[in-house]
Amino acid sequence: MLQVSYIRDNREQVLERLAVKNFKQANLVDEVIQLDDTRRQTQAKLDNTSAEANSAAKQIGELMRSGKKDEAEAIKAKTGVWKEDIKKYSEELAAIEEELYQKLVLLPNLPHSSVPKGLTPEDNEVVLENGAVPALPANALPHWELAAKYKLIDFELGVKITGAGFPVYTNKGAKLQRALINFFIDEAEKAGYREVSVPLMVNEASGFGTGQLPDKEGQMYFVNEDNLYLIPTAEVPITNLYRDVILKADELPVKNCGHTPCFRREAGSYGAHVRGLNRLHQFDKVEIVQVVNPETSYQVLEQMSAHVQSLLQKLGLPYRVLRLCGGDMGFASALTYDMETWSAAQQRWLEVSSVSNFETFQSNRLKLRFRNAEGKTQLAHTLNGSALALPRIVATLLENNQTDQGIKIPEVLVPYTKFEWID
RNA sequence: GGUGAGGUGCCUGAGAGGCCGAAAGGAUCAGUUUGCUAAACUGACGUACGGGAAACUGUACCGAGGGUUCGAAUCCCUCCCUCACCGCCA
Repeated sequence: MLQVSYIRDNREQVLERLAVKNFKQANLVDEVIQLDDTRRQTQAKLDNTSAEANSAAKQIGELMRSGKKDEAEAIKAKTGVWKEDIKKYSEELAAIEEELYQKLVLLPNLPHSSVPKGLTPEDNEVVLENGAVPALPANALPHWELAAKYKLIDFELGVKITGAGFPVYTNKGAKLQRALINFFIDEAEKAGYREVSVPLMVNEASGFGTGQLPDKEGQMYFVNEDNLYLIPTAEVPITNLYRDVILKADELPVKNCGHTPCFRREAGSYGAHVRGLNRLHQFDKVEIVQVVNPETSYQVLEQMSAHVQSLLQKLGLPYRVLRLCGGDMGFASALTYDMETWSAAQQRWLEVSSVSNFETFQSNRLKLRFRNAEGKTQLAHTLNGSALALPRIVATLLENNQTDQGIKIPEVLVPYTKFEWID
């Protein structure tokens, strides 16, 4: 959620930035400013009336105590008008604030100056490519066939016990999951992140804090009986640990990481592109989350991007880094890097990570602040990234590393898998 | 699921219609003292939204929302949450 004061002070820039995100309802900006004007006027009226009523009430108290009943009654007689006005103004104020809020939440975060203009994924900017694409034999198999051949994943069994998009990992497939999770967590800890293990369900306030609600309500599984949402990403619980918190300056940066399963309804996405592990309703992911001083957040974003890249390098996967264009980036993000690995058998790039700086967009909702050098409270910046999401990593690992002898496990993973080959 | 207790500031905790944005203690910060540390003493110390160049000042906030009253942390209603014990259970 953008800050009204910022919108007021930087109207032109806000409009210009929103255009980069292809935001259509630019009129909302002026409506917000207009409403905020009205809000201020109404609050002034309410405050002044309340002040009068308060001091009158105080007087009545004093007069009563000193026995001057008649004078007290005289003042009492006048309070009716104030009372009506206060009721009227506070109802007005509540209505204005509600309307202002409803418009404010429709405004997406402002993209950073480096965000390229554009509408579709084709407009994303390729920042860099790294790693050699393996030359696979003509009979190379896609991962879902490899998974069947080596009995790593049973998709049909998942359908039986739950439904499509809920695979059952078996044998070395299951062990590979565990190995990757531990590898990713260990690497994050080496990079200075504290490991947390968090609930997989969150309440409404948490869903709201990180911006999933109300925008993406339909993408989350909801437990009606208890009013809880299954998390679509560990970002939600981990970032919400700091909801309604005022940190000391020296507590920044806060660096947390955690593994969780992620649950996504992915309503409306079917077809060839979602085959196998490409798109699931439940998958495992290690997430890295930081809360930082605004002055350092873009530096930190680069560090997080470098961390994700180091994982891909260690796994020996060819990858590229995209700077998302205005049209393709998320509602809450100011700058997003996507990391994609090249799936040699499918002959396509698969998104395996997304690293974003949200600046104050989340912290404004979370009321996540820190005390700055002047001792004033200031909104912190939040960032997060996948490091990494498992399924597509597994897909490319299987596909890219297939040989006649079987599938070769990357060296860094062998201490975790305790086997070198899937055969 | 049953029964009971309770939600007050960073924490503990008092307050039971006006003198309460809220005692006291702890924590924290600054200063004095001190060879260092500790201790002691002094002072500061909630958040948000308005107004003001600033000093300062108005309003709101004692789980949330309503109500009673000239006046509510305090009384009434509804809801939410937490804790304890019992039952069930990994």
